[in-house]
Parts: sequence; structure tokens; C-alpha cells
Amino acid sequence: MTISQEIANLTEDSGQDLPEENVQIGSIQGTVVGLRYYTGTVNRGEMVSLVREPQNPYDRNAVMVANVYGRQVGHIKKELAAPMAYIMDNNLARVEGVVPYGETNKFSMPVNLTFWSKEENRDAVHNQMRRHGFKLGTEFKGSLICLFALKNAFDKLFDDLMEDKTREMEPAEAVCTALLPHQKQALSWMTSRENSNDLPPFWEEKSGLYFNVLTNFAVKERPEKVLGGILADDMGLGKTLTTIALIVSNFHNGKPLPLEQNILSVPANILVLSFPGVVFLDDVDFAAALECSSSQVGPAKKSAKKGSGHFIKKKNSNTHCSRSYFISIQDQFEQHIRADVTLKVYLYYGAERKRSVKLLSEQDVVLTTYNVLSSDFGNKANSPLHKVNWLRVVLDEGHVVRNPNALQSKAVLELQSERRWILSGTPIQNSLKDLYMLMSFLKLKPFDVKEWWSRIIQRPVTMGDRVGLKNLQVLVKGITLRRTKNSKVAGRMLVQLPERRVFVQHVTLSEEEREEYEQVRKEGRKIIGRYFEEGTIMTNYADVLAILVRLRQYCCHPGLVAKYTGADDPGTPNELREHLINKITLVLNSGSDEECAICLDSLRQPVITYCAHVYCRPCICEVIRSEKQARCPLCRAQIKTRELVEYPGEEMQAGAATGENWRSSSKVDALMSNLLKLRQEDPTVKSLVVSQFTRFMDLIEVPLREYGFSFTRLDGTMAQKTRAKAIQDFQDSSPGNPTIMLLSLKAGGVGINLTAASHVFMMDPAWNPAAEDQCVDRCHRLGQSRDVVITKFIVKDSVEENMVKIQKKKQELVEKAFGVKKPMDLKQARMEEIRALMEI
DNA sequence: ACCGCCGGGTGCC
DNA sequence: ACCGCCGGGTGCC
Repeated sequence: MTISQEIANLTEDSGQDLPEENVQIGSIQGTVVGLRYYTGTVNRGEMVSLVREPQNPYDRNAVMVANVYGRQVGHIKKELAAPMAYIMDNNLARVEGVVPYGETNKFSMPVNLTFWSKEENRDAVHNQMRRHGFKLGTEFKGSLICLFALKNAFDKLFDDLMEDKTREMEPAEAVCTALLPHQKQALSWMTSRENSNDLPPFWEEKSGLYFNVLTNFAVKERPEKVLGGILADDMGLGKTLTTIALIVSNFHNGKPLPLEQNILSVPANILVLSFPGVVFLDDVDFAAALECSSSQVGPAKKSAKKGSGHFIKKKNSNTHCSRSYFISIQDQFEQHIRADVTLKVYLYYGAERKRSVKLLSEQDVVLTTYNVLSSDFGNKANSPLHKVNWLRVVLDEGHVVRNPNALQSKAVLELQSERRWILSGTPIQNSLKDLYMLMSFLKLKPFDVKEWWSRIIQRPVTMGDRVGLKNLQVLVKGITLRRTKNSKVAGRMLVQLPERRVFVQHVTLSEEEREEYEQVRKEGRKIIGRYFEEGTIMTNYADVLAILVRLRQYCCHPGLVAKYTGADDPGTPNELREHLINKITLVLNSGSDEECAICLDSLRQPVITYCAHVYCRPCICEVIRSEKQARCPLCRAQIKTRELVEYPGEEMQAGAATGENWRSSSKVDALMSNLLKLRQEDPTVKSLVVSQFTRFMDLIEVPLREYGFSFTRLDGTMAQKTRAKAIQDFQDSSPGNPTIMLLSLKAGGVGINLTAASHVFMMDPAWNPAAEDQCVDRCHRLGQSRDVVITKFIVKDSVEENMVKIQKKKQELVEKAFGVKKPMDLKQARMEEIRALMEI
């Protein structure tokens, strides 16, 4: 995701009041009057909210002032309220207040008002104020950080929130599955979140008062505890098991579920909300998540259920997916809880569900879906789930409720519960707004109210305010536990995966290949050397890339190399267009995973400029819009929006010679001898053969067929269905199924599971080492039972060796983190890379 | 509110 | 005095 998209997502909102997309257009000091008539108080520096009160019988312009807890403090003095009412009613601006001093005054107090709006409303707001004799000031402060650092920090927000959360807790005896260390840690943390008496984040006790350090709000009464939080572990770390362990280990009054049969005098029930839309059986990741890392899913569902027995037996065609989900959750309870323990589990689902508050209250665990909940909630009077005071509500796959305006979100927010949990593998999918919904659910005051969330967290963060970011970090840290498969516990991996060994196999070109290669290299060096001399390396970047691609292709197979279409001089506009399309196609198909020099992320909607540089369309359009005389960020040539040429899409390329005149290459030979040897040693071993060049994959198919290998293929051009079929075939270990998959480096999302493979052959080095790692992760992941062997073919004395050196350098750079790159630095880095590659 | 403002009482020095 | 001034009553919107 690009930064611009990230920011767009951060600021996007569905509602009318969009403080995040607004800028501060002015400020003024006003007066709050009528303090003595209201109970609401404020502290020095406390934020207040301003609420229009059009029905006020004394003044239809009335603007009420309320503190963070929503208690009325007073009114804005009427002279000022008059223009403010107009501005607020017409949505010309949002007005926010902070009381700078005078907080103990009896009758009135000052309030600093800031006006936030879209730039286009600036004049209207200023004029309206001026008409009433007020002049808005326009001096603002703020310590901002740059977008790169913001994005970086944002990306890291949920990284490894496990420090200080390494204390382990043994589950109750009722749990019969052994918990892994990281699951015991989660259990300990969750239990302490439920039982602790700590103040919620940002609250401090000061001389008998409770003080919110962000809003400066203080109360005598201890703020309500926030019991629960967000368990945001990666898929597959056993969130479900941990939650079941929590349910029985911290059952009631901080005591575990007793072993002996008993009737609980106090209903200690739990509502687990599930995500019904998941196509459970088809979603491998989800299945893996449910599997829990320590044990397998029982193959058959036991039909005799303990407890209430109110299970829906009727098959409902439309509910298959939810049912399989429930069955698996139910299985989990059965599987992880000792058979001699009685736990009443009720499935509140289906048309025949019993809408009895009494029945529900008597259960230990009630399972339902977001749909059922919101459909009950829609018929206001008849929502039994909303009439129960739950001990605990758990939102499974909690990130699915993130639009606070959706009915199901409202239904979730209205649930009464003592403790609240959100389970999610992706806590912030795209934006901070998602997090607002979660805060709302957790009742983490004052962030459960949109205004305070926006003012204190969302807007400051999106505007790059350091303090806002810090607050967000503290907030998330306080209530979230997240580990990834790569997290370490006391220096050991969280999840012990089989080993992963990397071998580099050096390939020596045949004399003939070497000769061809050297000739191309000499030519290339000459051209690039000239560009360096002329200082035009960047204006001819696409040509340079073309030369490099040709060299890399020679390393793989001479048949890959397309006819040279390099630096010919284009004449007519049509020829120029065609020329540019050739270039962008080349850049994108080069497998170099080109970054957009503006957002520094992978190219989205790639376009090429007349000066032959490729950017994301949104990024470069933004640049053109924001500058009068727009220039290319890489070469400073003048650019125009209408001169951007789009990438025409995957084009059928001239097929490589796969027919009669097929010939092998040193690299292909090396691969084949490996594959044959493997097959001889163990015919069940499966391999991934990875390349960045789909045409190389075409070429490799020939000897695979020749030697009678059964193989399948996965590349970016394949339709979703074909891909799924390819994966399924490959993963199936029955005889006759493919043992080799030809895989294009960037094919598919991260979710693809290819654990059937235990060998990976990287046919050509990638620019981006992370891409290689991700590719390997598709088989080296949960479910892999064998050690994974990775073989990287590198042609000796070639551009490939130089690429590996650059890879290493890049890796070091990444590890230093926060390597804030600017387009110009990037350019410099690119030039150095080219020098290194061509040995100039 | 130890203010401002209102409106009634009042009226040389 | 159709004023000024005094001092009591009063007080958000």
C-alpha cells in the first residue's frame, strides 16, 4: 500500500463531520457563560465540546459547552454564539474548544475556540465572524513528523506488543490441551486485563482525584475499569484455544471453572460472536487459525452435545458456512475441555433459536453471529442478547465490525458486559477508524465518543503530530497483545517451525553462453557508461533497466531474451507512445519489483512519463497538481498529466521457443539434475520452482515434461479459480498429483499455502530479498512437517552475483529501520546500484 | 459579579 | 429633568 493511499484511508470517513480531512482555519478566544446553572466542570487545559442547541427557548443560536464526560458546563456567550451557530448549522466548520484557564470561575470562563474546515470554506467562515465583529486568528503551532516516519510508525503500531507480557499462567485443570508458552503468556495477560484494578490508559490518580492526562479531565469517582482488550495474534497462534482457556480459567470471581459438576448460582456466561461470512472450509488460513498450533482438528464432529442440547439440527442451505464455523468452534470447546467438565454451550442461531433471556442467562457460553445479533437488534423490542448482562463478550474476527455506522456495529456496542474482548488477526486493516470502533466497543473512555477519538488521536496522528502518535502508541500498547509467527519468546521462536536451510548453487555458463553473455554485457556497459558520462542515466533509466533485464535473462536462458528495442529515437507521437508502452511493459515485467519513487512502495496503477520514469498514477498526479511547473521527481523534466502513458496490462508476449528448436541452458540443467536426484531419493518430495520470468517458466516446462514430472503452475495471470485448483492439486499428496509447482515470484497473496513443498528452487535472484522470503514462507509455515531446503541458482561472474551483493546491502538498510528515503536519495542509490551491477 | 447593565428614584450648594 | 447621577437589584442561553 502506498503512503498516499494509506493517508487517504486514514482520513477517509463516511460521516459528515470529517475533522480529519479538515485544516485549522482560525481561532479565537470566547467566553463560556452560565456556569452556575450546570454541574459540569472542567480543568485547566481541558478540552470541551461545543454542541448546537437550536431548540433553546431563549436563543435559537445557542451553543452549549460540555466537558469530556458530556456534562454541560455552560453556553457560549450569545454575541459569539450567533455567528458560530450559522457556521455550525451550515457545516462551514467544526468548532472545538479548550479552556485555557479560569476553570474555577463562578460565572464565566474563557474558551479557546479553533475552527476546522475544508480550505474552500475558509473565507465564508472568516467573513461570517467578521460580520459579527470577530476576527479569527491564524497562528498555529505543532510539531509534525514527515509522512514517511508516520507511515513507518503506523506500520509498526502493532508490531510485537509483547514486551512485559511474558509472564505465563497455567490454565485451569478443565483445559486438557497443553498450552504452548506463548499461549500461556496470552492467558496470563488476558486474565490480568480482566482482573486488574489498574486505571485505564491515560488515567492517573492525583491527590484523591482521577485525572485523564490527555483531556485534562478529572473526576472524584474512579473511572470505570476497562476489562478486556484486543488479542491480535497472527493467524495460527491459537487465539481460540487461548480464549477457551481464559473462559474456563478466569470463570467467575477470578476463579477457574470448578471440576465437579455444579450448578452455578450466578450465571457466568459468555457471548462469543463469530464472523459468519467466512467460507470456513475454503479458507486455509482460517482453518489453520482454528486448528491451534498444538493439536489437530478432530476428523469427525461428535454429535452428542453436552449441556443444553438446544442445537439446531435442521439443515439450512443458506447457513452452511456459519454452521461449519460453529461446529468447529464447538469442536474446539469439546477438544480442549476435559470430558468430565460440564460447560453449557448454546448455539444461538437459526430460525428456531430460543429467544429466552432466562435460557440464555443460564448458559455458560452462548455462540452467535453478528448477523443474528443485528437482526435481533433491528427488532428493538425483541433482542434477548441485549437483555442479558454478560460476564464477557468476545468478538471473534473482531475486525469485521469496523464501520461504526453499520447496524451490526451498533448492535455490538449495545451489548451489556463486564468484560470485552476482540480477537483479530488484523486489528487495523487500513485505517485508524477501525480502531475507533474497537475503542468504542471496549468502552475506553473518552475514546468511545467520536469527537474525542478524532481530536485526541485520529486527527493529530493523521496530521503527523508527534504527541498524537505517541498517545496512540501508548493506547494500543496498553490494551493489545500481538505476536507474529516471527515473534520471539526469550530468544526462541514463538512457533517452532521446521528448519529452513538456504544453499546457493553457483552455475557456470557454458562457453557458448558465456560468449553471448559477454557480448551483451560489453554492449550494455558501453551504453550505460555513455549515459553516466552524459549524466543522463536517469533520463534513460528504462533503457538501463532493459539492458539489465537482458543480462539477467541470459543468465537463465538465452531463449528468454527478446529482440533489443532499446534507445531508438521515436518520431511521431504514436511512435513515442508505443515506445513508452514498450518501456513501461519492460519495467513492470522485469521482475525488479520497481518502487514508485514518490510513495516508495510497489507500483499501483503504473504510468510512465514522457521522460520514461514510472510512478503510481495517484502519486505522480498529486505531484503535478501540487506544483505549478511540475517536474519529474527523478530527472526534473517537465511533466504533464495528459502526457502520462498507462500500462496497457498483461500483454501476450512473443512465446519463447518451446517447440522443436528448444535448447537447454546451464541453469535449466542445474535445476533438472537437482530435481532428478531428489525424485530418486524420495519420490514424494515436492518442490517449488520459482522465477520472476513467466516465460522462463514456459521454458522449464519442456524438460519437466520430457522427464515425466507431474507439475502444476501458479502465476499472476491465472484466474482465481484456476489458481485455487492448482494449489489444491499441489497440496494433495495422493499419487499422480503434481510434485512440482512452477511459481512466479509474486504470484498470489500472502495467504497461499504450499506446505506440501519442502524444496524451493529460486531460479533467479530478486531485487527485493523480502519477496524471496515471502515466497519461501508459502511453504515454510504452520503445517510444514519437513525441513525446508532452499536452493538459489546464481550464475558465476554475472550480474546475478552483483545483485546478491546489493540484496545484502539492502537488507542491512532495512534492518537499520526508519531509513527515510527521499526521491533524490533513491535516485542516488539507483545510480550506485547500476554502477555496481555493471561494474562501472 | 470586588463587575456591567437595567431601570427607578431623584435633583443647587 | 425629554437630562445626569446615585445606588439597589440583578445576572446564560
